[in-house]
Amino acid sequence: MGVWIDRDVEFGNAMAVSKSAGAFANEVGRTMANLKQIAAELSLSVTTVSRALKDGPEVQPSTIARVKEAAKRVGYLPNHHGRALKTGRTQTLTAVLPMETRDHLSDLLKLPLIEGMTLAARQAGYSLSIYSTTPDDDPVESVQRQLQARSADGLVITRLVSADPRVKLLLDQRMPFVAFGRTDLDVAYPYVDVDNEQIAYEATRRLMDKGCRRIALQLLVPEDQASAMRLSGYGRAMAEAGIPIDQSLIGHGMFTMESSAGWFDRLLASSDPPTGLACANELGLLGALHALGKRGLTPGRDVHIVTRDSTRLARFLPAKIGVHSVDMTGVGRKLIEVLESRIINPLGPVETVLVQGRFEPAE
Amino acid sequence: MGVWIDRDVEFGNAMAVSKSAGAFANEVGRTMANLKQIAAELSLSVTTVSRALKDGPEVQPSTIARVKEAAKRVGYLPNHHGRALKTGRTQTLTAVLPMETRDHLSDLLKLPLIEGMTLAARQAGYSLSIYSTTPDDDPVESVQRQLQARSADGLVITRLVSADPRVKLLLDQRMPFVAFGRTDLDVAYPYVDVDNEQIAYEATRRLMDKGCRRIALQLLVPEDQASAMRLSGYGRAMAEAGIPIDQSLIGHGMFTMESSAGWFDRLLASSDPPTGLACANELGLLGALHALGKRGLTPGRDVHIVTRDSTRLARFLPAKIGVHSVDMTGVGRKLIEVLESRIINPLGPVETVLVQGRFEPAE
DNA sequence: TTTTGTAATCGTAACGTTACGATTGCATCT
DNA sequence: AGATGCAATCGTAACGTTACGATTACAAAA
Repeated sequence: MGVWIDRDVEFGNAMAVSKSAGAFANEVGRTMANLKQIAAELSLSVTTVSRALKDGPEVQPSTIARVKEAAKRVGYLPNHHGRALKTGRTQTLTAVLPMETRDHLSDLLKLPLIEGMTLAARQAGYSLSIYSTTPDDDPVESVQRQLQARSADGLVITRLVSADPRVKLLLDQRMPFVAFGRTDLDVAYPYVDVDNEQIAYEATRRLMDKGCRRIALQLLVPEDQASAMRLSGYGRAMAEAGIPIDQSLIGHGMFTMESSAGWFDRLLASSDPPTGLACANELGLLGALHALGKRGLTPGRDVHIVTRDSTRLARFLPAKIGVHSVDMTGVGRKLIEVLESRIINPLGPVETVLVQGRFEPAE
Repeated sequence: MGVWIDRDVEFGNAMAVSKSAGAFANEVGRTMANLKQIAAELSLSVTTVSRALKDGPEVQPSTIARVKEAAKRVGYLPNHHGRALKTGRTQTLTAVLPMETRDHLSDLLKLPLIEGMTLAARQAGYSLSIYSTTPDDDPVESVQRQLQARSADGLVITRLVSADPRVKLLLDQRMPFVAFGRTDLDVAYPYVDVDNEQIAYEATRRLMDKGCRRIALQLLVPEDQASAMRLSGYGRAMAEAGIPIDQSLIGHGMFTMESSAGWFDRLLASSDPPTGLACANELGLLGALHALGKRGLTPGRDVHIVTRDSTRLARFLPAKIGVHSVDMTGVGRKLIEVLESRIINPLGPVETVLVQGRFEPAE
């Protein structure tokens, strides 16, 4: 079928491209227009064409117009790899995301994040690569691999822990990055985070407004920075109300529905059960509802519940639940924005963003 | 518990001080080892080093060993772009995923898919790039852009429609791809799909076993191939039971909780309300539960419900609901496997996979 | 001895892009 | 006239890799 035409004649190094046995790698790739073709067509040099396409001030406006017209006509798109090889820039951002192989549903909560990131990245002319890690993967090693592969212009890291070594590593290696979450290192680094302290504080206050004094709190892993912040906000609200903290009401490891259900069931069975519950997220809520249902208890009457609900799941359950939400798509967008400005100006001021939760009015 | 600093920030953006260290763009990139360095160090040619690293039969075994040792010692990692430029292969796969900006929760259902894909891709030595599209984007144009950018060795396309033009386009352009879903074109192409016909058939049968004759069916968009299959399975079960199909019981556009709730509420208000419901997915279920709750009706008593529950969400609700699930992580893995074999052997037999749903035993 | 064969290695030329210094042509100033 | 300045364009050399043909060295066959 295809007849291969030598496009190199003008440059003297003629070569015959033989097509053997119908099988060839990628027709698209082979027939893609490139700078050389456009240059030949317009009797210009490759250099001038290259410059014209990026509106170089050295090129005559009329030439720029001609070049752009030709580029459009032949469907020219810059070759990513040629450019990356030359410039060292890849126009790719990588998000290192831990996947919970324990429970897929908990991963679900971060899809809006991915959505926000991909869309913002696309808009900024980057493509977004997802590097998902399993609980078996060492987070530091994952970052190191990204560093070595240097296939991204910037990195998004998530799930920060106390004194997170990745932050130092990335700063040392001068790799542009942005963190979703904060750590307690004494260095400046760009991050976007949710104000979990404030959210937990307000959630606890809302439960108190309902008359609750024995308030249970669900947390994820204890090392998790977000969990630490939640605990801190909870503690602040309790201290203000003069209620001593009962450690038995604080549950760790609430990343599955099962763990949440089991934990809350045990609490309900105790001699002095909680009357209020602040959930870690929608998953924790479902587990708690399960435990309540098993005992014939009604949320909003027997136990007051407040939960994060960025997915609008809780709002749709036929149960009376207090909800607050965080615009996770917005967080994703913001992450990319910050990362982008970091790439453009690596020595500029370190940008940090703290996103507030939105509580529904207390009926 | 760690000490979390940085309590000073307000809402929105906050700028902190810049840590101005004086250095250059990307230290990592500059100091990366390459073939030339290794060659120089061992007094070999770049060619031999290149071949040695891929166990070329032309290279002496002892040389291979020396080269590999040196490569390891200096931390050599092949430069992606150099290789891609030369070979035309990128070691990147791209998944074109439509994002539902209408309702994030519905996107959530496809995270296990992403998880499966990323992990399988990593294992196979590819990185996975997510190209997410909004409802505004033209699916065909999105694929075309991917084709032109030729930055991926293979494509995953989803959400197939009748006579999907993307399949022909990709076949014509000889771009390796795999579809999640099927279309009714008379050509062979690789796909992985869920057997929605069978699932809907069995779901309907289960509702009949509960004594239901007026069975409502939720569908997504009518053009959607998955929806068409569901309708077909539903129709088969109804025909077998000799029950005429009442079009008013079939709901389209059930991709949000709101639409599901509104639709089911209207059905319940009708003169001859349904006694059974087959949900489109977990979202549709939540909407339906909402409608039931509003009317004080109980699922499993007043109305029997069967739903897809790959996320295990439905199983955890305190309500009696029949569930079936599909291993979406497995589907994701399978997609990548098929795509990979397609890339390796573009002219080999076209692989197709049909994944069955798993029903929970009918109590 | 010369020839032939073979295993191991090398050199060069691409892939498409951009950076940089060189080179035109032409108008303007001594 | 000759020199100078400037705008516009060009040529070459990379970036790191791989494909391909060429070139060794050396042993075995003639």
